[in-house]
Amino acid sequence: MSDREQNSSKRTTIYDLAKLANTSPTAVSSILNGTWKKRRISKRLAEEVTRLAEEQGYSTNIQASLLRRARSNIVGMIVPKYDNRYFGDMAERFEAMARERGLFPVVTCTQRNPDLEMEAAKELLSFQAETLIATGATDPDRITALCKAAGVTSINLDLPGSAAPSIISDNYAAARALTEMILDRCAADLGWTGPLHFVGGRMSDHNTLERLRGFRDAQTARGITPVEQNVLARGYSADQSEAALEQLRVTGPMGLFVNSTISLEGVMRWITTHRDEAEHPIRFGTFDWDPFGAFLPGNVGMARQDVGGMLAHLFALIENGGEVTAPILVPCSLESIAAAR
Amino acid sequence: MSDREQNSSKRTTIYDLAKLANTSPTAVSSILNGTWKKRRISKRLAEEVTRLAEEQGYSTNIQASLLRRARSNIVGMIVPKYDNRYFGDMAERFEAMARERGLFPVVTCTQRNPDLEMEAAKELLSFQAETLIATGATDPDRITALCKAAGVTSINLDLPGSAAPSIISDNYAAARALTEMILDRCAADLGWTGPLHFVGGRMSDHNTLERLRGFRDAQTARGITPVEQNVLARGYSADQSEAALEQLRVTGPMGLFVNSTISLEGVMRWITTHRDEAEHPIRFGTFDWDPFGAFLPGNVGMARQDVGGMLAHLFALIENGGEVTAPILVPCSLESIAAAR
DNA sequence: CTGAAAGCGCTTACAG
DNA sequence: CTGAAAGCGCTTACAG
Repeated sequence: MSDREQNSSKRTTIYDLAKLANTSPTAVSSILNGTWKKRRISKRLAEEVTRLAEEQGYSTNIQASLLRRARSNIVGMIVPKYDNRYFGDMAERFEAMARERGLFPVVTCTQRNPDLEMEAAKELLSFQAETLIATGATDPDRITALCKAAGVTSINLDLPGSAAPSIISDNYAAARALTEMILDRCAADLGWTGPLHFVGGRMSDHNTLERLRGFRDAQTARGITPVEQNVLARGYSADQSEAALEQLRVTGPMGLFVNSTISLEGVMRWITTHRDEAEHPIRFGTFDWDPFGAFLPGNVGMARQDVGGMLAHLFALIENGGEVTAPILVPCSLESIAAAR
Repeated sequence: MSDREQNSSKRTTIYDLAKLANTSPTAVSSILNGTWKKRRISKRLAEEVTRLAEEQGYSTNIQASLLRRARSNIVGMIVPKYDNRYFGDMAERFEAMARERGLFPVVTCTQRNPDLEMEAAKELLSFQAETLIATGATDPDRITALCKAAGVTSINLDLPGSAAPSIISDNYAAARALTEMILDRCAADLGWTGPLHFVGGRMSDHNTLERLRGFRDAQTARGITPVEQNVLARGYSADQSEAALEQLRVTGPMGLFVNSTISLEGVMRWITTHRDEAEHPIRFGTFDWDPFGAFLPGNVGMARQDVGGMLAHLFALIENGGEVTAPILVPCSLESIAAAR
């Protein structure tokens, strides 16, 4: 019994296949990667080798192949989470779109942990990624510096990052439109005119600052004076948002801008346990989309980032080698949720 | 200006580093991978090389390294989607747990597309994965066969698959408990006693069949005769579930077992557009958990799969080389949702 | 046309 | 102890 039948420590190589088919490794290689037609290899031999490869469970050792080739076609992506509709959708479509373009996607998830982010970035460079996409990273510029030192293109997705080209949602415009929608529904449903509250996100975060700017401007434009103490941007987690809301003592109607579906969980817990719709009605709008958002009582609308549009820009950027000057702004769409019947 | 300053086509190697530090590639290699202590290399040299590596943006070419080493430590995983709370959570925690164990996770997403599944499996074998995990695959046995031919261990996660060891949720027990919970709440809230409806999933699917068995047995045990026409398992998509429900003409109270949060979207759309709570009240329970599930009117409980527990079994299996006879059953938990106040 | 041989960037057994 | 050299499994320029 041969070694490889006995234990799996050794996989089949082109040399094994060449021996079995009584031909050269060169011929096997060219048959297996499709370049054999310009080599005048007989169709019979090509079929025989292909059959043998299948029978022996052969698969190209990609390490050896990549080591030899000039380009890897690997494009790496760092996302903070998969378990989140926005980033999950992003990662999923990124993989599909990369494959469509003959690129090789390698995605890894870093849980918003700065150390893990750097480790993952180094890992992807080790994998010979030709481009590295960072989205939702805590410190994009550090990743960019690492890539620059290695001579690798890096691109920021939905992150402003000063050092690398970036593609970001038009947070300001969408936040402004969402704020208007909340104000409209507060007026229509509750006969109440603000000022609104804002919950979720971080003041150190570019996206949060842009959304706050839209939140304030929309109110100011309607003659409402935004109240600074109404802004509760103490983190993205559901618990932090819930805790921040619990400290409020708002009686009567309330209008709320929820900055992320992560915070929305905390908001819903707070509403369910602390608010009574009859006495203290609330209307809110959410930045970011969730399929169940439309069925949550009180939710009047969701700003949805254009993941497909952002990725289209991303791959256009990759194709031209990451050359760009100003950040690319991608508009969001706004989904309005009808009042309950 | 040197080549690598001018363009990035060539990355720094240990040979470049050796030249710069005036030492041998062997020494650089041992310094960089930590085996230098048994080589009596001076601390001064070690620090100098480390500094140079950083300065030059060096990163180990993992392809070359893996090609030379005996083991890859790569463990591949195929998931159908990232944009789903269950699979997203699974993928995220799989990566974290693999890293904790010094393994190298490579996850890829195949959109429930059988061809993509096979392609991805081959890709992971090419990457020299030592173990391949399939979850939510449409054809696990084909993947197992591929792995077996290549001498690679494969494991099915939440899939029964006859050819490889599998770890599956105890769908029967959880479905039975969930059904009881729905019956209880129909009785308490609506004074109504069934029989219940079932929506979502596929009859060709092992998990769906097990859940249906629990669904039927729970009713039978209470003296309710399950109605076969009440079972609407025509696929997982939200649209299919919504369409199936639209064909129903149920008046009065209704109790519903929702098989997956994916179907739940369709259920919610149908309830919102076609049911009036006052005239046609509905109570439902959901198999699989979503953070917003608790806030959906009418949802009385969710069966939540124990992702952490399944993964713990998975890594135990990996460590003992995938040796196991019977499928490992992992219990689910049941989250009850209080009635709205 | 076709296959032997060089070489990708590492690691490690081994000669000195 | 220490570094030159072999070799991992491929691809491809090149000699015959």
